[in-house]
Amino acid sequence: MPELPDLAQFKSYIDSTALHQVVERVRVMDERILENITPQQLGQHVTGRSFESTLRHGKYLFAELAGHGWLVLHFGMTGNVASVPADDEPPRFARVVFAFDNGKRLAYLCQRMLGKVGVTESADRYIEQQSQGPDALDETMDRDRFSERVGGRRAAIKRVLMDQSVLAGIGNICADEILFQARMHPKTRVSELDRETLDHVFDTMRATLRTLADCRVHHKALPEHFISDCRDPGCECPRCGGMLERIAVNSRNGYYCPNCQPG
DNA sequence: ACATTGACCTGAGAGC
DNA sequence: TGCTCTCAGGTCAATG
Repeated sequence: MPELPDLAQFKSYIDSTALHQVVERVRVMDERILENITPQQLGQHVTGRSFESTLRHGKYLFAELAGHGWLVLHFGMTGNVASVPADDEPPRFARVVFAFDNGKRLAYLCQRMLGKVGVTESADRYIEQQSQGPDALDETMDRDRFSERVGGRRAAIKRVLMDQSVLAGIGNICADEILFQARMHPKTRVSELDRETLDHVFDTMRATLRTLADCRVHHKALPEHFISDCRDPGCECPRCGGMLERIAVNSRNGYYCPNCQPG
């Protein structure tokens, strides 16, 4: 699940449920999820402090421990967050549970254990160390910067859009949606695109990611002409009604409309 | 530079 | 019911 729009939802969820409350206890249910830190150290870092703000960069979420660095959350393929009602057992797949002094609890879930939980002194430095490019919705990103980072490469456009060191936040589903909206075949070589076309991809990427994030955050259905919910062989194109095709790019399966996204 | 593959992990769902 | 197989929205390292 977790790509940029999902992370936007997690951020919104944490902002409305877990800020400005003192953490009384941290329970680590499976310490393999921890990155370079023991459960004891995580407890020492967080206990007695509160999350003051959150920061999303690509597929990473940071929660600020005022004056004491940041909690780092990465969600892998199956990560999620959830409030745990009083008296309830944490849900299945809960790996770390933060209990606040007001009785509320926040659980980090990760079924497949491909995510990670850690702490860092500086979110900016952490992002750099992880070789993350600028966030795909970063306000300082514009057509020029996009064209600089993306343009000229020989690889397929879908692969480049999904490269977190080029732009952070886009995964398999978002890439399919952006390219569907841009009416571009996923295997199009970036080096074949002129500046005008790159600008079109950039504009489409921004608008599409904003819509996807808005729908996630506000629990709205996607617009009818979106393809993200059509991920089965034999699905119809929401624009032309033709059959979608499955195609592997970068050994990830995706869907596209051969009619609307000609090669 | 770019593409491909397997590994990390676990569980859901399909098919027998 | 239970077994086996395939697949899954992420990322990394190794290899061609």
